Amino acid sequence: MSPKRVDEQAILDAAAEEFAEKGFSGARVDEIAKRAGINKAMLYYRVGDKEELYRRVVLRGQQGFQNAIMEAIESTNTAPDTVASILKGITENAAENRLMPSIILREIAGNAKTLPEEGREGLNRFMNTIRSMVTMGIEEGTFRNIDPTALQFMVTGAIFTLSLTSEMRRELNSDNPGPVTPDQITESIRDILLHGILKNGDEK
Amino acid sequence: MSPKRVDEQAILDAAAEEFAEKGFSGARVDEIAKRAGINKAMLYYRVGDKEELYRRVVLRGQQGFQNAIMEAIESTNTAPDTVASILKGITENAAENRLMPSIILREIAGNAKTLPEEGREGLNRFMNTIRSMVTMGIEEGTFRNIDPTALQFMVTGAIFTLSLTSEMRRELNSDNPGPVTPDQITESIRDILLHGILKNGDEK
DNA sequence: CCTATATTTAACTAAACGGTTAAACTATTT
DNA sequence: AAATAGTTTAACCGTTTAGTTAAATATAGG
Repeated sequence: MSPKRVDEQAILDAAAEEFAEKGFSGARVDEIAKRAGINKAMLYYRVGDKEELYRRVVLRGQQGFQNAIMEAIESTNTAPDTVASILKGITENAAENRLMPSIILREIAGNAKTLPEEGREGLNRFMNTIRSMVTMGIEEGTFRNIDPTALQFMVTGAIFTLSLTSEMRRELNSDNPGPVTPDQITESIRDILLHGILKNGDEK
Repeated sequence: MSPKRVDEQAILDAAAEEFAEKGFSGARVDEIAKRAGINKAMLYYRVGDKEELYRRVVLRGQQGFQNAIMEAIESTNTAPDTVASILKGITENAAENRLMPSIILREIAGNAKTLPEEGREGLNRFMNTIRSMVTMGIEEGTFRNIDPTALQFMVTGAIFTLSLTSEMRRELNSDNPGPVTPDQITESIRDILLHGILKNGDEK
């Protein structure tokens, strides 16, 4: 009873690109339609207005992000392994879905004012997961008594900014760009985090 | 030969707020004028168009940022002290000038496409400064052979995201918000970075 | 105190934008 | 092949936006 439907995922892909590149205000609904190869009115028919489009993009991206972390946690036993695994999971997810770091960073910059409520809840769950994982490591005696929140933001902040600037760093300083591939990013962060930067255990 | 001039710094302050809150595209020129207590046409007379306004805001903020780092470096001798000092300098600068982290994070999210050329150069100088500082620490034997770029983005990424989310974290999870004051942020990052998270030096 | 000059603004403009609608189209069902 | 129901679009609308302009206002020098 109907002709071939427009692929809804393709619409969200186009929207994600536009939102990632230009932010919510900068994104143009006409441009999203153009990227998706359809008419603007089609967007409203299939998905909804600009806000709904954004909501769907954020939620879809967050889902993938969360799945990656959950898998990373479940596949390991010890706390250090879990940290390394989460690191790898987030970095790879950020590389596959290059658009989400950009969207999340913009949300942070704008005090998450445009972040849908479900996204906020997901963020909270994510933070609690990390916290309990670190607390476990502290309790089992593998970790020092570090601040879990600080660790979490060091990890995500570093991964997102390193991933997003990898191209820029190659252009700006081609012979010394720092870590650019997902593996290089994972390894350089893991190295600093797990070993710490000082050569001799203590410094105080 | 003239009535009381409009304070140009006040215009840039207003512009910085608007750009930080809503990004370049989201910022409204009328709103900037309103915040500065003047008419929109005055902006064009005193500073220039929206792009020029943005350019001036970015350059001014970057200047303060850079000064803070230079002071931090010059006031210390050993590499670990310098790292701690830079950490403190950036965090305090981010707290005083709460708007710049937001603007910088948005630039990173958008591949620095709206970043003025001078800003790009400043960024490059900043990265080289950090790199040489870390290299010094490695050569003098205080640091392990870490990746300077990774360290830099761990530090800035963590500081910016922690600073920008401090309010949100208090609202979202008031009894466990993590580090919120500049001192708490500095200390929690310093603790993880300098000591590393593992209790026993090695883990491999 | 008047004139030249710098400053300020209300009102305007053209373009861009998000969103709507009514009509056209397509394919399945009967 | 006519009816039906889902799909697609061109054209349009009202609003918002960055940017301009011409006229008004305020200040300092002569």
